[in-house]
Amino acid sequence: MSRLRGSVTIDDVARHVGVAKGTVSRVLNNYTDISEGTRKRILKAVQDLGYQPSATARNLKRGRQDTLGIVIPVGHGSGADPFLSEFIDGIARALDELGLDLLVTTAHSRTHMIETLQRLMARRKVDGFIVTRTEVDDPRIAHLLEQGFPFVAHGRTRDPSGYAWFDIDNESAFADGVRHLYSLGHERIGLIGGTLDLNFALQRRNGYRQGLEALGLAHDPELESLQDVGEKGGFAGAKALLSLSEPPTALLCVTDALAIGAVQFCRKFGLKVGSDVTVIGYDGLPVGEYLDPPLTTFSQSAQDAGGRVARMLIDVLDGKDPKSLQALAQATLIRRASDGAPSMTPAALSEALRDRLKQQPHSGSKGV
Amino acid sequence: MSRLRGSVTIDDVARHVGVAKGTVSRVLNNYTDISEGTRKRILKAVQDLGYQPSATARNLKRGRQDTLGIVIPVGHGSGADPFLSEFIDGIARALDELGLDLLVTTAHSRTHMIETLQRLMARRKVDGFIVTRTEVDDPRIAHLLEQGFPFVAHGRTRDPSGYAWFDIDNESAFADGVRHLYSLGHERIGLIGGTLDLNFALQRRNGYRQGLEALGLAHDPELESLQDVGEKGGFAGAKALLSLSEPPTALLCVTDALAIGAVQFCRKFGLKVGSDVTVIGYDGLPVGEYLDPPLTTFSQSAQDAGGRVARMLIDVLDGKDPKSLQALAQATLIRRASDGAPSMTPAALSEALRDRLKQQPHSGSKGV
DNA sequence: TTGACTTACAAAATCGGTTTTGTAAGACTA
DNA sequence: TAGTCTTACAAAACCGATTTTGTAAGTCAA
Repeated sequence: MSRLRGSVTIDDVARHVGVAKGTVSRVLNNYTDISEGTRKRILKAVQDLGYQPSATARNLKRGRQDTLGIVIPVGHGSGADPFLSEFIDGIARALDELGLDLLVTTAHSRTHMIETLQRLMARRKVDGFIVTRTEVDDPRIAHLLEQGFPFVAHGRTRDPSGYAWFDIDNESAFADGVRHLYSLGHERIGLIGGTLDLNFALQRRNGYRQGLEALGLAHDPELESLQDVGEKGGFAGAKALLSLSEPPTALLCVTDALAIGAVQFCRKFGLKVGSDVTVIGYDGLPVGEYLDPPLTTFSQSAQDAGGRVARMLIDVLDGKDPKSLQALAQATLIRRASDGAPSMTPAALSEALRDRLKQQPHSGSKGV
Repeated sequence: MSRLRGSVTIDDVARHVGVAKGTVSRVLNNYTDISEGTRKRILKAVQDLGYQPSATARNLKRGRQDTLGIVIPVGHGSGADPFLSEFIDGIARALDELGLDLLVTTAHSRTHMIETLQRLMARRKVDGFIVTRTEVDDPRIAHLLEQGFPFVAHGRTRDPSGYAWFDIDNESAFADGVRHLYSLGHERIGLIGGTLDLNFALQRRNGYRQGLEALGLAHDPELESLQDVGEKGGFAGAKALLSLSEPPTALLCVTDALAIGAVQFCRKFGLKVGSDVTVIGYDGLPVGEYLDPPLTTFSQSAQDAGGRVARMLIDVLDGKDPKSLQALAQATLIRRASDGAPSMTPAALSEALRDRLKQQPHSGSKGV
């Protein structure tokens, strides 16, 4: 009553050669106490019969799954993050070389996410987790730490001392962003940020403030608009900031999605991005290159990040101290065409927009 | 020497209650030959000890993994398809309800893909596969069919009779597309297609031809440009078609990525998309809404498709005849702003573009 | 009252590997 | 030449569940 596709077992091989199954196992696991003769005969039989050990049986005995898990947060209906597909690709490539696999699940609420984590841990389907989109106080990390279950975080939390992580130096990136804008001639620089429960959003905002301070620019709380980190949030953020009586001439956005929404707002009201208003994003999404104008953005290679994180997790599973596995990478600014010297003063910008808002909004592209 | 996190086993529960472990198992699997008293005592112990059965041990005995696999083709460095992240989200949501999980791997060549498939099958890590991006002659499907391994395809092949699949009616969609363009006033309609090894590319091209024929429009082979289905291909395709002496006034693209590249070409040479040139894509990518102009496209919900396919695979695993599980869905045209009545004749278009090509190409947006 | 059924579990077999323990035969040492 | 070591493998235990088989006690019909 063997499983469909008469999967050949280690017993079949042993019988075929006329040895004990333990011997076959020892050959396959490179033990040394096997004579060259039987080693060859067994290897041949393995070839001939097309035997491959069952991962399940092996795992049961070894207590390891050779499988890593990732639980992806998906906002209510907002669909998956485009960043993640490349991130997963990076993980999968790294794991493929080692014969490990990746279990992917999604979770649509904090509770659901913890439940999923617990189920996967308790049923022992994975050996460790990759945690993405860390929050400042991340319940997943608290839980995993408490359970002593191996994991690596992509991104940090308020206290990043006790676990393995890989992150981008968000503060530096945004401080650099401010400096870059200032060097282009911008003095009123706005931030379209994310809600501050997300760690990267908090850090990028801090970097923005640090950048201003380093340049001796006043920090005007009015110039920060925190939104949901999607296109809609970008539109709303641009609207809020540009409608100020003294609007910013540049918008620094904590994600590309926000920047895309901000660009759309500008376009809709006839403001030229790259001169009337400068918009800078963050993520280096490939699609940014095809926007009008092509989006200037901070880039981190999602694929590299995935590979790095996967390898770190493997190190953790091999027994390395997680605390010794913490790495910070620098993001680099990819200049395309959505940034430039300001074409107007804030006052002029404000007036221009006021006129536009009164009229019919522009329906779309004005083309040439 | 129990595994870390002293995972509690069925033996612990049995000992705690003072019954045989078989009895515990029977309670957990809802057998009826258990007295109400012991049932309650066992359930309580399970609660108290926080017992969860090990998936590995269960799977070994049952010969099932409660895990589905998906092998994603990733072009050389081209990164992952944005469509896929939503597709996976859809699968994961469907599986979550049933306590199944999804194993995701990537493969960067045909050979690698078959190897991965084989490894996962032979080591029995998954119960079935979801195959995406089907080719006209798909080696994966041939292999799975030959092995008798359960799977469902998202998309069809040349001969789709022998397996379960879910697909979009590509022919109808593209015939409709042609009709729509004709009704807007276009008479020279170009196709930016994909290489014909991809089944959807072949079908959409066929639909395009059928649409022309139904309207009594001549089919001009010059108006078909087949490209790699990414943004670069779209740019190249638009260049090839619009440079014809009698160029098309509308470009029907088999993917949104192609359309994005085509729009970029138009913008670069000052052609207004939606009037000078109409561009229609296919995929309904969310980002299309934020392009300039917002992209008119055919939409299929990737998330729904993922859910459908996952449920079909579960049916196959439950023993349903795969041949009875074949479903064709209709794509719907989402009109945004990249289509419209032609503003010029092909001759005028050709002349306009010739002028532009001679000059400096436009650097980016012309704004308002 | 006795044989035949049920009921409610215990005990053992099983899934397919890995790992530990045991052991015959030959090699080596004293 | 007897005792000790290796060598090369067989045999059995084990991982943690599920499933089959076996059985004591109670029920029921004849």
